[in-house]
Amino acid sequence: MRPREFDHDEVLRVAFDQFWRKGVRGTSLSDIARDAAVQRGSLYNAFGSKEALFLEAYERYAGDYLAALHKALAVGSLRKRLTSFFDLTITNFRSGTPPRGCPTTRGLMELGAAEGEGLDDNARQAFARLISRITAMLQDTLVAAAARGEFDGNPAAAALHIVTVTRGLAVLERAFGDEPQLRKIAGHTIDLVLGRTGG
Amino acid sequence: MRPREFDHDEVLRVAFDQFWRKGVRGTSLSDIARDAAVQRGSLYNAFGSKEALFLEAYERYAGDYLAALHKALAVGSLRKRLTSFFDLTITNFRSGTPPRGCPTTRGLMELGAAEGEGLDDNARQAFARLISRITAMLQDTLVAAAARGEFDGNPAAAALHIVTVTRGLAVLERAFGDEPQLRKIAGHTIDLVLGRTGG
DNA sequence: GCGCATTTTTGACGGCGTGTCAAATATTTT
DNA sequence: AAAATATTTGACACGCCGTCAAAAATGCGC
Repeated sequence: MRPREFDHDEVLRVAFDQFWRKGVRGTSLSDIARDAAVQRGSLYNAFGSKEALFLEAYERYAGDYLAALHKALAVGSLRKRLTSFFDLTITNFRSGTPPRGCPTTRGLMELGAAEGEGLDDNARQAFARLISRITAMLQDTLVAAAARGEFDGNPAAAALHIVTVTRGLAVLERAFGDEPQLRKIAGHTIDLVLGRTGG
Repeated sequence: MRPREFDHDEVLRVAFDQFWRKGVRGTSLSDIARDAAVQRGSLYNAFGSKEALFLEAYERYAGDYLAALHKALAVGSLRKRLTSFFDLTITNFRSGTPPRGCPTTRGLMELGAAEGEGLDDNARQAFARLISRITAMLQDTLVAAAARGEFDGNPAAAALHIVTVTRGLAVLERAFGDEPQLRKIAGHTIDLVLGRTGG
């Protein structure tokens, strides 16, 4: 056997960086090959296709991101947890120069076809899976808060609402690029979910 | 002068139908040319570029959509108005077979680059403009409702919140394709905005 | 230590996309 | 009828995806 001449993980990092900055369709394998100092054909040999490469790179990102969210949701009052959650979310959207937006939301809308009827259904499932995991984490957080008497609404509905807002924030970020606005919306959402009086 | 051999509006309709179903990047001018029975070069001559063609087609859509929203927000109690608003929004996302999603949100995330730093900045501005108009309409509705004593929150913040949720719904639609879920989230949002007690 | 099997690398190809250009075509106006 | 003008048409250059066979480099069995 002949050994690989490049570092698998390094390529994944380079690839995801490009996908994040320029979108999946906007990034060519030639771009990645150039930046990673790898021949284009080698990428096909190692990963199979552009979509497969993206998927592997994305899963790495998703794991890291979930871990960070988990940490953010683990400490303090419910209000503090949700504030940390939104902070992390928005900071993630606004990271990079220029800001890169939310890779999940961008990928989801970019790869188009909805549930089932799509050629890139693997990617769609990966995006959906991350959103589901985030929703579940939020719900757990709310259930725990309810047990402590910090929350009295419907945890499932509230978690879904919050996650919907984060997806909306990702869209507004692309539309206006107005970070203070995003933070204002986040704050307002927390107030609504906690009930204007509670807190 | 030589007259055009094709119907300008007909091409716009065909083009937007394809853009909506397959995304901007996923639709080729060859596709549009075939469906519209027009030569590809004629499209370049008449519209200049793919982006310009999309823009013109999108503006037509945006106008129609705004008019429909305006109607939906014009009658009944505030709760009824918001319900009609979300109904129309979700129905729009779920129209077509298979459902086509939200063209604004899809386009916004697809054409990538955020505010300023983008090659397709005209398109981004068009998307942002529609979102701003929707927000303004919601705000007007809430201000009017407040004057009638049907609402007592911050109209600007609430309008922004609602519009954020609609963008989030567009994303979740792509992720899960679960229409009942979307309607549940919409209902929950209305409850939150109106205050769980108010009606 | 040496040859062989196996894997990776490399370069070329076909197909499709965008956008441009000049030549051909069809009207309107003079 | 002829000139002016705009549209249509087909060919071209360039970039990207994915495939393929040939070349190169290593590990393994002897």
